[in-house]
Amino acid sequence: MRNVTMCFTLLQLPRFRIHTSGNSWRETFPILNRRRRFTSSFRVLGSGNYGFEGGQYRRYSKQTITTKTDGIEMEVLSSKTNIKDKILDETISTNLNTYKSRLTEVERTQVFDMRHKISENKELAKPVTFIVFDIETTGFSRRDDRIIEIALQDLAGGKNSTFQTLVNPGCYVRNSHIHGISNHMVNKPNVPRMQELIPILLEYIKSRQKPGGFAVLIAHNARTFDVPFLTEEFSRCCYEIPPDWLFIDTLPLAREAMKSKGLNGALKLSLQALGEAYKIRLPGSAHRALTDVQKLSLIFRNITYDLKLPCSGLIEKYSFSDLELRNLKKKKSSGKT
DNA sequence: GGCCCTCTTTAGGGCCTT
Repeated sequence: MRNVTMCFTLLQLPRFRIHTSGNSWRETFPILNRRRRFTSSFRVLGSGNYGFEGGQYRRYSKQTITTKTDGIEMEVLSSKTNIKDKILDETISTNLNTYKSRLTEVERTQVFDMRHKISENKELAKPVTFIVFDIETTGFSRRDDRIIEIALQDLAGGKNSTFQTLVNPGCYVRNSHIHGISNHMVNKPNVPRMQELIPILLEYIKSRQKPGGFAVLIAHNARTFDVPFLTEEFSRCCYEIPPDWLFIDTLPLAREAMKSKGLNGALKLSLQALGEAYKIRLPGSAHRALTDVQKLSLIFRNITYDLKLPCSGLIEKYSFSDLELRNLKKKKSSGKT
């Protein structure tokens, strides 16, 4: 079987202010150690402990390897005691069964019900996990282009709060001048394809969620670009976006924030412009997924502070599901015909 | 492609994402 080497960059960051009960629950991320298909590597800033909540901790030893994807020597954690494949296979098959099957109407309805309940009871917003994400792609067309890099950051911070990997698009990368990701960096067998990455992604986000809680994925221009692109990739791989995922687009949030400052129309709303407006300077290349995620995380914190938005307000006013987007698109399409 | 703004709404230009 094909051996795939991946680089998951895990950074330890301060807890985010609007997340009131973050870090209260974490489970391990066993799928990353699945030996049969993936050899995963990690970069962790922090201690070498990572494990189950409830006392079932597994100690990892540090070792240094060179990743095959970027050639940068980095510290990694490797488990001395591997998790049994039996458990891993059960975890994986459960997720595949859950997300590959068509969502039931009950599951779809739960998304809307949950948001209404949050509007009535703000306490229900507490178990929500806010995750900023960004994708780099081969272009703007979700039909013709493909994802080549994805990064996520759980705003609750803590161990393993950041996830980043290159993605093999299976097609030529013609816009390397934008992000610096070249064809030879991603079009090779040791970089995972979306089909292989989606179960890992699902498991990672699940590992960050709290029991019964929603994951709220945040991106800049999410409504028009990131979410439709991600949905299209999921669909191509016969997956659906889980019903307990909601999305927030920071573009309208930024517009509101600028209005509140009396800068309506006076300021551009690109990630770069917002970074400059909030005086955010980070090392790393712009248009790389992880750099943009880290920048957006700080911008998002500033925007929510400016707008004085609590979790419940964010969810009520600004969140949407992929189903709502698709229904809106269908409605518009039918309106045109 | 979708959203916002305006020199608008029976429209069109600009911005945002790679």
